[in-house]
Amino acid sequence: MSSSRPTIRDVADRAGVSVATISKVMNGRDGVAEDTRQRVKNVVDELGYVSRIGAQSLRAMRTGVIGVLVSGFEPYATEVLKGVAQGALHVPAVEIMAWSGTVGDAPPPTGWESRLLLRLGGSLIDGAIVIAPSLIDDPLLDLPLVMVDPHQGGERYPSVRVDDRDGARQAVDHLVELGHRRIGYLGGRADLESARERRAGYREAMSAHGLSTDGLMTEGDYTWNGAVGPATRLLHLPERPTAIFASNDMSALCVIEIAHAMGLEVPRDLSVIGFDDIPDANRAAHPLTTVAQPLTEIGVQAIAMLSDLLRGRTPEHQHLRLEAHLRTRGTTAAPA
Amino acid sequence: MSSSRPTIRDVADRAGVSVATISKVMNGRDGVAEDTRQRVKNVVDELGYVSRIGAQSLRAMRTGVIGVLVSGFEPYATEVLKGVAQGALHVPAVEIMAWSGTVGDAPPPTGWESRLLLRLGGSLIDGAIVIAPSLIDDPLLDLPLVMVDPHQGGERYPSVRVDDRDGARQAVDHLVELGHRRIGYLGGRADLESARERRAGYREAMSAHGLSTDGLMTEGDYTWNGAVGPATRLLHLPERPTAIFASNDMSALCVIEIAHAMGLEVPRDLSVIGFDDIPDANRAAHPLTTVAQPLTEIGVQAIAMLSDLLRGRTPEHQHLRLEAHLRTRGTTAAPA
DNA sequence: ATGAAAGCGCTAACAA
DNA sequence: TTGTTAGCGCTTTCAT
Repeated sequence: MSSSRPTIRDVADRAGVSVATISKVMNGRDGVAEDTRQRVKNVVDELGYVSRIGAQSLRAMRTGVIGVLVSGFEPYATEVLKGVAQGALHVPAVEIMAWSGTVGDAPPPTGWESRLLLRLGGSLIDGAIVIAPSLIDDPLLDLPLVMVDPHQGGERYPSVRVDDRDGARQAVDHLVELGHRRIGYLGGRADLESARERRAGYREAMSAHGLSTDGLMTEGDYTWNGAVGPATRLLHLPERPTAIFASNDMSALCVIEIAHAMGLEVPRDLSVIGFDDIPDANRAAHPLTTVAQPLTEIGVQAIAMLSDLLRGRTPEHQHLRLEAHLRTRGTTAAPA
Repeated sequence: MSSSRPTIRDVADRAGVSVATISKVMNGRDGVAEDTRQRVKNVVDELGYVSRIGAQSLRAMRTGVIGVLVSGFEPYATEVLKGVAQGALHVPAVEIMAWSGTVGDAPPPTGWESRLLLRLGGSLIDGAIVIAPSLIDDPLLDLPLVMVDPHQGGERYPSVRVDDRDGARQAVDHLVELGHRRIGYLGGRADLESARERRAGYREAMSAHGLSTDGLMTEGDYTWNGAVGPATRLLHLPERPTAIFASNDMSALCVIEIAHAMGLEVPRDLSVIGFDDIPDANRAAHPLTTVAQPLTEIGVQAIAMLSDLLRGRTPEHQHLRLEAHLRTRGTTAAPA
């Protein structure tokens, strides 16, 4: 019993067959006698043999693993991930592996996904799903790739997203129906299509209602920390808005906290509406009114598309756009 | 310009040198003329060449990346991860890569880490840090490994943890000082040392104060969902405890929510104390009183130990134990 | 300073 | 049904 990890050679020697036969058994190919197969399986168990992904991919040019890249493990990405995992059950012979390039507080360097994908592709993964990517204008990767919530100009890869513009419109309409007229906007990561679309949706809807947006638009980056500045600014405006539409839930929760710290009560003194419907939105002291994305469904669709790509088919829709739905909960009300 | 990803061969051909030279340049070996090195570098940039991890590790038996395995991306693991990332800056030539075996709601199958580690080790990673592992009694892996918050009997690998027993004692002492006598306990994942130690700490401290724990001890699993049952049970006890010590913050936050749903006010009607000090603990409507772990420091220490292991040194401490500190915030008060 | 050659562990034609 | 063989892309002696 060698101390080092067994190779296919060790298994072959021990089973008294050639390495080719072991390979066949390991990969479920046929052309192996049943008793040989059994004997090999026993030896494999006995030795605890596990094939090395590296060696495998080097030859087979595929690994049966797909990667999911996220810039950080925040709730939005995590929810989509769940959908991917769920959808993966319907894709035979695929393991999924999730990772994030950076884990600290610092925002990941632009283009980190390309570097990671380059190293991983052709070595470890057959394809990938990238959530809220920052890949911009980089070498076109020849790895099958699906983007969730792509950045602007990200049309080069198939994508799944929600109808952000329409969602934003729903948010504004809701607020206006309640009687609000000064509605502030807290934007998201400017390089993402979603942030631009939500912003555009807000402006369109405001203008459709004949309302001004002057001085009411601020920019965040979808993170809690990035929302602190703009939220504070909005709430200290000489004429404070009676409602704020935050472009995602994380920002909305931040707005609420800052409002509280200022002694404002939500929704009595300020209405707040978010976007996404992450689990925390429904768990907060004041359940957040928000525009819900079908997060799980997005994940399911993404892996379905990738699965098509993987077997050389063209996905039915190159750019899939799902519906957003308003969830009226406890943080919006008529203005005082 | 070939459409497929360039190999070391392509670079060599284009630069008019041998593959061996390319390899030397890529790995910073010397024995290459300065102008040759420059020429090679240019071609590398031009072609966008990136070496394939798989092929590399096959030959070199090392990859320069270390893995961090977590059972899920919950806040505790995420915070430790940050420390690891931070500590990695001091370890030359090491990239870190984080992943979780499962991403859905279902708990990962026992022993998933072993399987993953087996595939990854010797292929993709040189070593790994496993946070709150479930590896139990499996084939001893010959991969350099450091455990954070090891499971019971996990002494076979170096580990980093906090002084859980002492932390639990601090929690109980604090509650007793406030005047509580009926103190409920909501336990954590029973296979982890930390959960057993915190439990033991609670019992010891209670008994040191001459207090009974009869019917006051319940078991959760460190997750929100796993805390719902025990929390509900504790709060519906005929003689309701006036305080609950939850073995981690996630469970504590769940207790608070359930208490609220029952119309109880915290800390007026019920004191709650947690363990860990995850970011959410300080962000909640009622900032959570908790026993803080130095989460970042744990990560930093873990990678330092792994780094020693990687270069064949024996870490100074095989089992490092850091201090826990009480953070008195807004969820504990004297009983009514 | 550079290159030729051997081989890491594995899979896939092809031959037997 | 099985084994032989030729690499996959890379690093590393060892010659030159």
